Amino acid sequence: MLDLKFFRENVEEIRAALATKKFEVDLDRVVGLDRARREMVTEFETLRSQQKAANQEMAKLKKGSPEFIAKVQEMKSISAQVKELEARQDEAEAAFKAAFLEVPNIPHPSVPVGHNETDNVVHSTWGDINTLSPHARPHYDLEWFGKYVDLERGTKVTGSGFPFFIGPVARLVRSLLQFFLDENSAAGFTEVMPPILVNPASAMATGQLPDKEGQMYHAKTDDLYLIPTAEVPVTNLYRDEILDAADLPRYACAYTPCFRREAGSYGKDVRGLNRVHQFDKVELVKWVHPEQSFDELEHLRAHAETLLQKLGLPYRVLLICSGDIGFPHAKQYDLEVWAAGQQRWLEVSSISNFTDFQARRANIRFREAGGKPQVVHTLNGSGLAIPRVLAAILENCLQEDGSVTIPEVLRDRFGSDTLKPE
RNA sequence: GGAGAGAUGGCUGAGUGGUCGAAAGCGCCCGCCUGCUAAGUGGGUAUACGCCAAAAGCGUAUCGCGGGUUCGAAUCCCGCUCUCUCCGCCA
Repeated sequence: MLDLKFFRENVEEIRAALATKKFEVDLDRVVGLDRARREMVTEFETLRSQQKAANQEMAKLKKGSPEFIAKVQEMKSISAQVKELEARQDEAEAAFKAAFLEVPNIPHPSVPVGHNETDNVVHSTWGDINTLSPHARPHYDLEWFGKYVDLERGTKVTGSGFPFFIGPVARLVRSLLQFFLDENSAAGFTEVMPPILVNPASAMATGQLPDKEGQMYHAKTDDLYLIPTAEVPVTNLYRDEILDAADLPRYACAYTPCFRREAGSYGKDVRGLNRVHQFDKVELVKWVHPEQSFDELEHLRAHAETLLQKLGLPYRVLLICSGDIGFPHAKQYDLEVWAAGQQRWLEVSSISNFTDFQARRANIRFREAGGKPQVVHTLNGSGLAIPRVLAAILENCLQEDGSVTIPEVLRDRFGSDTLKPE
């Protein structure tokens, strides 16, 4: 949600900025609804003010006196009008709010203009994709893959896209989780274990509702949603709170399973570990002072990169263009790891600055000494998503005999330097 | 899941139909006073929205949430949520 005053005073600038984003929005309609809403508010408040003044007079009158009874009669019609105006005001407020929530965040000037994902800019690359294992094959083609990543039985037990990780691969998943959490903690992110079901208010605050309802699993009996990312519960940690300026910036990291319905996915995108409905991810969240957020974004990106660097996995950094950037994002980088077997890049992290857009929706503020509350800026990034990192390791580090060399930083946790099929 | 108690401002806590955005205390801020500190003393101290070019100012809303009764609701009625105590169940 944009700042309302800023919106009113800069409609044309916002229109120009949003023209490069992929979301359709009728700004004139929003402007009209805002005007209508304000008219209703003024009308209601004027009458309500009269009613209150009359009530004060009545408090001084003797109950049951002729003047009192006359006043009661007089106020009955005012009272009815107040009720009606209040209802119409609520309606106008709701109509405006619904429309205003559909206005996306405006991209930062440094975001390249583009139409779709083909216009994303390669910001940088790390590692050499040509010096990887000459034996690389797609992970889902390995003879032992189905034994340790059992998608068939997962389908039986739950449905497609719900893998069982078994034996050495389960251990490798756990090693990655611990590695990521340890690295993030060392970098100053406070470890958090959040609920993985959230209520509608939380899903609304981070922007999953109302737009992306179909992407989440919904537990209807209790009206709770399985989280698509730890971003949702963790960002909501401070929802409706006013933090002390001295508490900023705050950094958190959280491991959770993530659940995504991924309606409409198909083809090679969903083979093996490329896209599943339940996956493990460590998420990084920052709450920062508005003046710091774009610097914080660079730091967050640089930190997430170190995770791939320490694993020795080549990757590239994409600066997402205006036509591909998400609804609440002001600026976004994606980290894509190279999967040598499939000869393609796999997104393992999306790192974003939401500026005040998400925080306003979530009502997360801070106060500088003696000052008025201000809206914080929020950022988040994966650090990192497990299955695709796992896929990259299985492919890039594959040896001729079908074993996989474990990245050095994982060996202590994994308990071996090689993953050998049994 | 059952029974009972409760939910008021940053905190504690008064307030059972009108003059209550809300006593008092604590905390905090600004003065005064006092060698310093402490004590004392005077004042101030919520958020959002609307009117206004803006500030000042004025207005409206907010006493867990949502409805209702009433000329008028923190206060009465109904529903819900949450917290606490007891019982049951349970990793």
